Amino acid sequence: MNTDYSRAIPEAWQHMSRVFTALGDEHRQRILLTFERGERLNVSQIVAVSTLSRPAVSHHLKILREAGVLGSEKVGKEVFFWVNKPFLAETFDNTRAYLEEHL
Amino acid sequence: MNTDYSRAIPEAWQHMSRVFTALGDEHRQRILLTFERGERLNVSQIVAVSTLSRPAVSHHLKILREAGVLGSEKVGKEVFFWVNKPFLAETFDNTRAYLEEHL
DNA sequence: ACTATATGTCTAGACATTTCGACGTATAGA
DNA sequence: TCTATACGTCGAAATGTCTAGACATATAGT
Repeated sequence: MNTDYSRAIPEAWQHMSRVFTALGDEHRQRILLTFERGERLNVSQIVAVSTLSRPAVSHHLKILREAGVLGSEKVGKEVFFWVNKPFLAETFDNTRAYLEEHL
Repeated sequence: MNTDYSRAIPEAWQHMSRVFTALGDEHRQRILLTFERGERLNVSQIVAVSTLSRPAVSHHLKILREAGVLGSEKVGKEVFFWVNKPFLAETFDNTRAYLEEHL
């Protein structure tokens, strides 16, 4: 039984924590699943297929970006988003490895 | 761009959704990390190392159990919990595979 | 400089989650 | 049956999250 609550949570778990929070919402899951392989979408495109208002979509995109799930780049007037696949893959792999090793 | 919002979300994602929600909370992460390899803990033990009240811990344990993250069994007066490692491993693997295949 | 387009931010209200005390249930032992 | 222990549940209050309108910023074209 590990009673040391003050110890630093493993880095893989810190990443995973934000990913869990970011993807624990159905709207954000749908946004993620809107992307097809290697695709880049701007905000208007995502709003168009969403049932939410633009500010709400912007809010969710911010959470996904800050969690590292999505990357973004501004090109002219538009901001393009894409799935940060290497980050997601690494985070899942790290969590999987931590599970095997400690739990 | 996938615009089909009505289609069924893949089963691996449905599992993962609940796991994300369940583990997207710091208290629940700490509860999970309290367990050591193969360990079974009763509610009182978990409450003892938590900063939360028993009803609050009970609430979080219920969410973790319903998400499949923890298993539980009543033995006499006590209810023991343990980490459902095979389920977690499978869920992470499925999500990892979905990521590679579709995103 | 002016206008239109694309996006982000702020704020208030709506909504959902979390928390804990109080109460109820179940089991074991005297 | 009575008492003590271990849990779960209910309900109200506190807290947190989400949403959308209004406003602000930034870019491109005229």
